Parts: sequence; C-alpha cells; structure tokens
Amino acid sequence: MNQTPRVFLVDDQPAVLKALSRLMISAGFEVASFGSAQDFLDSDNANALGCLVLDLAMPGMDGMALQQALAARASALPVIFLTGHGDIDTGVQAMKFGAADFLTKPVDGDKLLSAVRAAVERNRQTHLDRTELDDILERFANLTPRERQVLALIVEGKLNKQAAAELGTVEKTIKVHRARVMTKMKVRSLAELVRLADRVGIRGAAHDR
Amino acid sequence: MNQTPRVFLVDDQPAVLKALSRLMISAGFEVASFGSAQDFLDSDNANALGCLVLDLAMPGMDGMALQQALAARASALPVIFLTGHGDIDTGVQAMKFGAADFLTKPVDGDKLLSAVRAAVERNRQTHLDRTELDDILERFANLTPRERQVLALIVEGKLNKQAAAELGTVEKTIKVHRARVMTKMKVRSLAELVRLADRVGIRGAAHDR
DNA sequence: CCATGTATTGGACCAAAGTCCAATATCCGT
DNA sequence: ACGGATATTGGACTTTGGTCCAATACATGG
Repeated sequence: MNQTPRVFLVDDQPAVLKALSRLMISAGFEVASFGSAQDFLDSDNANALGCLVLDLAMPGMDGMALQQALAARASALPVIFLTGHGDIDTGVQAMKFGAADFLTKPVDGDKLLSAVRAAVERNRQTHLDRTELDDILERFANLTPRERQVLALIVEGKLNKQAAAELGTVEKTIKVHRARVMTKMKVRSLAELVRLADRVGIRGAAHDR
Repeated sequence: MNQTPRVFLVDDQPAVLKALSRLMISAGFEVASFGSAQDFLDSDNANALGCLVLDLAMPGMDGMALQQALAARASALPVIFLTGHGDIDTGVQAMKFGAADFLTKPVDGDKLLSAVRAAVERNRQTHLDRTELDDILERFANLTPRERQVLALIVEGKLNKQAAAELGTVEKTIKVHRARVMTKMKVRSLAELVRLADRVGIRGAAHDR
C-alpha cells in the first residue's frame, strides 16, 4: 500500500502527541497521530509500513490491548511503548508479547528516535518477507487440487512413479501435473520448488524438522 | 551430556539460594546452586539441559553480564532473572537480550515455577534442534572439498552438466561426487538434500530469501 | 447448451541422472 | 617411499524426468 514508512503515534494527551509529532517530523519521518487506540484501529493501518509509538495508559482501550488486537490481525507493525508510571512487570509482559521497545516518560528524544529507526527498519524487512510470501501463496493458489497433491509428493522426494501409485494413477499423468506445477510456481529446478514449498509450509503426510 | 534437565540457581545470598532450591526440588526439578556468576561460568554448564534462574544484582559479575557471557558462548540456556529493585529499563533490556523472563523479588513461587517449566521446555526443543543440526554438520564435515562444491551447485538447482562446466570438469565426474554426497549426507532424494543444505546454510554464489 | 477449467491418458523421443564395472594421478602424513 | 585419501575419468546400461505432439471425459457456470 504505502511506500514510505510512517510513524503512528497514539496518545490520549494532545500535548504529548504534538511534541512527539514534532520530534518525528524533525527527524524526517512521516507521522500520523491518533488520540485513542480505537481511532488507530479504525484507521486500518494494521498492515501499513512503519512503526507504532504507543502510550501505555489510556482511557478506553489501553496500549497493551491495542498490541494484542494488532497481533490478532497478524500485523507486522512493531510497537514501541511509552509509559509514565508502568511497573517492571508490565514492561516485561509487553516485551514478551513482542513489543519492539518499552520506554519511560519523560522519554529521551534520542533514545526514542533510535528505537523508532530500528523498528522501522525491522518492519521494512518483515514487510519484504511477507510480500515475497504472498507472492508464493498466490502462485500456490493457482494450482488445481490435483497439482497440489502432486506438489506435496514431489517435495517429499517421491519419484513420479511412487506419486502415481499413491494417487492411483499412472506416471504419465504425474509428469504432466509436475510440469504444470513447475510452470505455475515459476521455478526452474526441483531445488527451488522445495524451498518455495517449505516456505509456505506444504505438508503431505510426513514432514521433517 | 546430561539427560535430565536441571535448574541452575545463581544468587549471592545463601538464604535465597536455599529457598529457591527447596522450591525447585519440591517441584521435582534437579538443582545446581552457585554463589556467583563466575562460579557458574567455571562449572562449564553453558550448554547443559535446563534453565538458569539468575539474581540480577550481585557483587562481581552481575546477572546481565552473565547473560551476555553465555550468549557469547552460544549457550541455549534460557535465563530467568530475579531482581529486588530493578528499574523498568533494566527489565526491558534483559528481555531484549533474550531473557526468558524477568521477575521481581519477593517472587511468587507459582509464577517462578511456571516460568521455569516454560523455559525448560523451550530449552528442550532448541536442544533437540541443535542435536539434529550437529548431526548434519558432522556429515557435512565428512565431505571432501570437491564434494562440497558439487553439493553447493546441485542445491542451487544446477544440472550435472552445468556443475561440470563451472568446476571445469566433465559431467561424469559430477555424477560420482553427487552420488557420494547423497550417501554421506544420508539422504535418498534431492528434496531432502536441499533441506539439509539450507538448514546448515550452504551457499554457493547466489542465495535466495 | 456450450465454453471453460480440470483431470486424465497416449505415443514418441530426448535429456538427465543413477549405477554397475574398473583405472589413474596427485598429494599428504607416517 | 608407502598407504591412504582425494580427484578424476571411462564405458555401458537402466531408470527417471522432461517435452513435444494430441485426445477424451466430466463438471460447472454462463
């Protein structure tokens, strides 16, 4: 969707929002501000590019709840928490739930900026990975059921002959499906096919690891 | 080395050590106690099975330093920190460095136990993975240099013919090496070979992902 | 009802890979 | 220098895989 990463600020105090916003903009980031967790959720930015800077204590949905909501939506947005009076346990819990960082207010501008930079970078990487993965999944979705079965068997290392036996058909047919699988998945070698299949988690009967 | 997991306790206060030890034993764990971080390092248990329960504030090397030392030795031991007066930042830092948990004293026995159980379980899994990986690496170490080159090329999806050209030899020779690689790596299909190779990170010239 | 997508099969043929056999040259450590 | 590991090659043969050609059967949706 969006090409340039953005820093999403969520805080119920307009003054804090304004201050953070200025800081981010002065560092060259694009910024989007929200006065509540719900506002951010409604903005449909769960899969945007960038990172989230989130006040922990807010009326209504608090920061932690928003983090969970995003996790439930498989968001890849890194979350940086800000808090004025959080206890250790809260911070540790947030980190266990995958927060990118957890800083205390009043926050050191440099610390926050470097946390944001790291988070944005991390998000950029996972975003690339996801894009690639979606690509593979789309190709996979274009396979017919039969082709999927054949794919599963060949990435298990079965011979065409064995695959034919398991699917109750003849080797000839398997060859045709196999060739179509290679074309549709856009690979030129079995090695590549195995990697793609493993990446999206193709499983037949047995699996390794 | 050790088959049954152990809980390694490190605290400079003998009373704490004793109390924790009793708690762990009553929960059915085997325990080893240490009065200082250095003592634990000297005990050569960095790759043992189990987990580490570590006091953060200790004279000499503190808990954080021990965690780092273990990380440097590629230890797979999960670290659970205990602290009486740590600040948020310390806890967050510890978690960022991969701590399994971070609890405050006086610690709730149940919380600690469930943290220990989770950590031990996690360690058991990573230990299994490592054992498997070592297995593969050992097989890989038994390949001759030439066989390794051939392996790298075939997991890239090259044909024997192409591999021969790149290595300045003939297809015939590649076939022999290839067959030996399959035998030595104990795989029966190219698919398996690709997975093993990717797992130990065999790289020729190009790599994907 | 017809077009389309899916699944299947056939033959012929070529390319690639695997598998026996055995032989030779080089280098390294004892 | 000798034994062993390494790297290489040769022939002959079988199996497997890939690629052309083309055709049939069936269900589904327009």
